[in-house]
Amino acid sequence: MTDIVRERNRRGEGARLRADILAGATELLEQAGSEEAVTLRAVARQVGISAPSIYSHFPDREAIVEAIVDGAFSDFNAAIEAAIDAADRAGQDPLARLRAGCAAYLRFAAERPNRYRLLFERRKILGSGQFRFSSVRAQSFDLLIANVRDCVEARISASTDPELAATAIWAALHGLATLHANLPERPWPDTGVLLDRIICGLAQITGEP
Amino acid sequence: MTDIVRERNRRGEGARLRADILAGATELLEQAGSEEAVTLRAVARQVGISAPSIYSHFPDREAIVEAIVDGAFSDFNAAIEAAIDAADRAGQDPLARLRAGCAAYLRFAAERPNRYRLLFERRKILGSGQFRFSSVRAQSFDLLIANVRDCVEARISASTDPELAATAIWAALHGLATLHANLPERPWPDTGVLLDRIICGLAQITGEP
DNA sequence: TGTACATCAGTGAACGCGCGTTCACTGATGTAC
DNA sequence: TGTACATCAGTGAACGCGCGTTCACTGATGTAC
Repeated sequence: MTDIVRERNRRGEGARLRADILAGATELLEQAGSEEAVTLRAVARQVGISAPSIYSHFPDREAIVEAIVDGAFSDFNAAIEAAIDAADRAGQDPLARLRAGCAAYLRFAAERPNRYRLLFERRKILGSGQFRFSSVRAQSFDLLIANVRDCVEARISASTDPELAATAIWAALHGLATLHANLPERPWPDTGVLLDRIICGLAQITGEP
Repeated sequence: MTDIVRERNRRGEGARLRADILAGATELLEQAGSEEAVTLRAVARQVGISAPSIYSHFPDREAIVEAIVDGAFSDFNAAIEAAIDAADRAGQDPLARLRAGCAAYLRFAAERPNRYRLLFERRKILGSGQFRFSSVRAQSFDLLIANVRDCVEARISASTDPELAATAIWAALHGLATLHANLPERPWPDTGVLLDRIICGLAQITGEP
């Protein structure tokens, strides 16, 4: 066993265990590959505590998975925003910014496939509506629409419906990301070339070679 | 309980149970929504037999899921081929045939979301390579490439790389299908309009309005 | 036509497993006096 | 400074559950003579 030896937190620092549990659960998910692998007992083993200790910090198993998803969305949005901001600071045109954002999307999915999967493939539907597509979860999509709009305004894109174009691009990115992850043994065209085809084709880029 | 009363098969007809098990398992998957729901005991309850009876026809649980996937691929390929053939018999042009095939793809995914999911989202990788992307599993993709090629030859498409275009279209269809299924509460643009944007944009249709 | 028997299509009970969760507890740490 | 005590951060044992799988079996069905 790879049981971790863990020092007990000092008084007042009990909340640190919450972060440790979340980190362990996230690592477990990323390694094991599916949400089902995130069991209370497996998380406890990963963190080096007993299973019941988790109940001080999470009401049940579902809450841990929820917390992982929230963290994954934060990281995902941050990665895309960072890429777009970097392109912005480098003075690049709207098309280059759009491309940078889309490339960051695919990079996140390629580097953290299992966390990416969790973002849009959660099947469970809770009655309370917690799983509705909340604003934080739509954040990257809103950025995508804004970038397509910028391309339209700069007359780089001939699209008359940026939201439709953004939806089509999102679908293509998501499809590409999941197919890549699920069928890695297939020969795939170069991601950069494919991405250009997707952006130019779906956002109706006028100066297309 | 909704236990089904089942008559014992007559001698020599034992193989009928195999078909019943497969049908029950498929129905269970489609209703319950995930592969994990296909347990031996659940399948047995669905079919109205005892769990050990399954072992006469399938070596283990995994074999049942495999058989479901094989059946799903058959149905999937057949649905797409039928749509293309129908368009062909109606004397439609290559673009209309391509569109008919893509529409059939999305229709299959919308009507049997859980079986569709199983097609390309199987994560398990067996050492023996049984899960490699075999020819039967690539069949619909090959049809897609052929249809794009037809469009290029008919000078409807300006694509210089039909395989790349087909891959991009596949990704967009797959992304659209899974996002639709996983985020049904979101407002989605009309599928027909979106499909036109995807096909025209990615296959570089020249006569695009 | 009757009957003994082999075969076939299943069944019921049981196994060990890992799971989520509950419960009573322990022992170190800080604090009031 | 010493000490009794409350609090905090956990633990260990146990529960009931559904699971995949194994095993010895049963009883109806067809067949050989």
